[in-house]
Amino acid sequence: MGHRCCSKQKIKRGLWSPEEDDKLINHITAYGHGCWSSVAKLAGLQRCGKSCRLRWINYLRPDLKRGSFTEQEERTIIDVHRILGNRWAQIAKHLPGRTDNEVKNFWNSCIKKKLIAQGLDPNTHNLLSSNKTNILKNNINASNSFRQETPAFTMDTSSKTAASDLSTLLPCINIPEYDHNNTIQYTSGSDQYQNSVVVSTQHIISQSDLSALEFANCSSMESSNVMSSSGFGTLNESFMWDVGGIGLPIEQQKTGQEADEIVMAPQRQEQNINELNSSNHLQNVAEDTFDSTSFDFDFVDSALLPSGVYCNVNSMDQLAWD
DNA sequence: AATTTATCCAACCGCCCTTCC
DNA sequence: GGGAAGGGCGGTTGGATAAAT
Repeated sequence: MGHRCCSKQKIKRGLWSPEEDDKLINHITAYGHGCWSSVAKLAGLQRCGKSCRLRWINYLRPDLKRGSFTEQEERTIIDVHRILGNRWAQIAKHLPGRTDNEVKNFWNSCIKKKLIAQGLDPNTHNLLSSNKTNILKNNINASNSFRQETPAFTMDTSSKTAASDLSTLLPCINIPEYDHNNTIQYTSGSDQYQNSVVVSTQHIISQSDLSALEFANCSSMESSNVMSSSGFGTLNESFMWDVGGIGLPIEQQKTGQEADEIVMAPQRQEQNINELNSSNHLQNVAEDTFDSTSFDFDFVDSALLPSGVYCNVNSMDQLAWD
């Protein structure tokens, strides 16, 4: 069954030949596309309007970015997908030069598998049920022995690369030198990083000690604030990502505009950091005390992950980006 | 070298929405 | 107001290619 718009016409289907591409490019360059159904006729193509539109948008448009996706693009896709779900056109708007089709294909062929391998459900971005069970079990044990070390995410700084990245990053994000047994083990200055930077998942299982680590910006913590693996939201008591309301009734989910604002946050933060670097503010910032109201986890996560910093919830598979 | 299997991705399908008459 | 046509979008298919056997 063909398209309604062309079911009565004799049209060609399948792959486009270079000659057809030339015809379409020449026509649109000269006259614009206007009404797509007339483009085919005017350009001398035996194609339907939809096919021409698709070919132009997905392949022939001059502003298209070719080549493989960057790590930053991949992260953006995951972040926006967590908020918007399979709204590929909306997601593609955050990636200049990429099409919805390209994003969709990349998701299905690459990201999806990666998330599954990390024990995450690609649809909900939550832990797969088997992993969830294990973690719940582990956290029950953890709660029995109060303050038992159960890292929510462990920043592995054992490698030189990661350590050097952290050495530039951590002063910027202004993490305090907490030391309550279950705290961030970080001290400023070169060569003083511990092998791992640990934040306890006690906050996942209990909200009794939230004051110890006032994560994130919210003053009233309705859920334990454990940063998402790639940028946005928090992990609630049910191990569900609480960010855009995926899984909630549609009216509670983020709108495209709200998602835009969220997605731009780490970019703005990164820009701020660049400004800080260039204006020699780094040292001053490092010496400041921790201010939870200005602490932006979106940035932390988006900046840490490419440096080989892993999210680790006890027995949970490392949320690593290869 | 030949065949099978897996992967990627361009293109199609069909539904929904908007616009026009 | 209602039907037709066109555009937009997400899901799916199938051909081309690469990798494995």
